Amino acid sequence: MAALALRRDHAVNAAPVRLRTDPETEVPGVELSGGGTGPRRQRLAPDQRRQQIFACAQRLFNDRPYEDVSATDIAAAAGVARGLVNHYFGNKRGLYLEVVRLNSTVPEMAVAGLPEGSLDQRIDASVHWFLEALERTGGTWLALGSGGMGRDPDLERILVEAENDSVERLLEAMGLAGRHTGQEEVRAMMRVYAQLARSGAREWLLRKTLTRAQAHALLSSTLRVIVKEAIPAI
Amino acid sequence: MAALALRRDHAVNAAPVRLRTDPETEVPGVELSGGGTGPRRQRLAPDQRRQQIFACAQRLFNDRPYEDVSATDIAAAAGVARGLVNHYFGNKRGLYLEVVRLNSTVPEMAVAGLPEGSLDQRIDASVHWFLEALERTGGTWLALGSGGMGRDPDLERILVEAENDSVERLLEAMGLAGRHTGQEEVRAMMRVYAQLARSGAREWLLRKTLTRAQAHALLSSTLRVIVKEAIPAI
DNA sequence: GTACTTGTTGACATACTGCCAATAGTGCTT
DNA sequence: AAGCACTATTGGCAGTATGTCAACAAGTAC
Repeated sequence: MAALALRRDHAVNAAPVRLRTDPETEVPGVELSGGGTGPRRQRLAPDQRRQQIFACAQRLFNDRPYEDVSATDIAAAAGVARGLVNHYFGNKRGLYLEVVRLNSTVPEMAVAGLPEGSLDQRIDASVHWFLEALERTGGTWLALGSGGMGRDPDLERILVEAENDSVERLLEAMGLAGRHTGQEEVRAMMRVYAQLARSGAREWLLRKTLTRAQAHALLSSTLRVIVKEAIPAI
Repeated sequence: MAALALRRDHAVNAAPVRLRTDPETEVPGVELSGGGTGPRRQRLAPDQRRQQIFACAQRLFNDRPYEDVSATDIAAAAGVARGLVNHYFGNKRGLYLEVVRLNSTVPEMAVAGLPEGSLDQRIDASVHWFLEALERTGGTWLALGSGGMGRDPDLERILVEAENDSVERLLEAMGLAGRHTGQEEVRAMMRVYAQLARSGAREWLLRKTLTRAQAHALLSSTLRVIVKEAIPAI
């Protein structure tokens, strides 16, 4: 298996048909040769090409489970050779993890605007804006937590990181950011609450078993009891 | 692209050595030929063989993510030809789903014993027994909720079914089983709580960021506020 | 126009899955 | 005990997906 002579007969392959399965998702700034008479190979700046492939992969991974999306599918969707996907993202898994990382960022949750008011008011406002942000961005973020078993360290780390980020913002909104006693426990409880919030939002937006008002009441009352009872008990 | 001839030289492969990677997990009742001089093929009753393969698959799927466990690995762990795995479970996915289904059953949570006492007492006892059952069975059940995106209908259905089951027991324990108004909403809220309970238990048992007492306080206080405030508001 | 840089391609080697005919344990019959 | 039927079990094949890499060519500088 050492240095075996690679037989290479490029020109003999059956299909120079160049059917060029057209790119379905193009990057904003890129003009993909309009008439069909353009150059066979469109040579883009690495950033643009990478972003284009990423966009296609994101769409495909949102529709179908990981293993049902082949690298060939992604390449075809981007109108590009399969090898290019590996060139930019190493392997299929790397591309997938990058998509998940982007999708797992908490939708803004503009905390900056609510430092005033009583605790109950801040809780209410936080829940309100959380639901608001979710309603705008649609359910792509919510679809995350439903995977199976089989601990995947990389994937888990990404999700935990995103969760910690949202917890940090939530602490800030609750005015608990400056605490020092039992920091770790407080954050743990907030992570737990984050799961409830995600699940509650899912019942409302995805499964539609709760009205928005009911979801709001559920999320705010539980957050209230956690902040007022469970956390002080630490 | 039709039937391109993949050059294949199977019979020339190096090892008919019959190294017989020994079965690592055996079924209780099965005596696997002790000396090494036993028959090359151990012929078992279908149920036993099936259970043995299942046990190996369960162990492997608990350690590594789905795609990192090949059917060859499972077969090797069971000391069996790879084809036999497909023979018993159809395909790798079927085996995986069966493992998930078993692992996702809620650990007993013996509800039968606590119909007496006030609501607060029942809540406290339920949480207590939930944590108790989890502590005994170890973290295999907890590892479930951490998967990625990519909605898999079958997998999701299994998890939802298990969740509904646990919700039903929880409703029974809370004395809410007989309700008729807003059944769907009550169940939805209980599903949301189930996510919180799972997450809280994970912080305690897996990540060890909460003490058992803290987890207990968190789970019971949130359950209390849901049953007493959010549900009556429906 | 020519040379150079590097984005892009296609093929190869490998791995894994589902499938199936052939093989060989195991119990039953004679 | 020998033969036989049943079927659990095996090994190999076909198809497909993946990662890698040398060659190709689009665009630019000269």
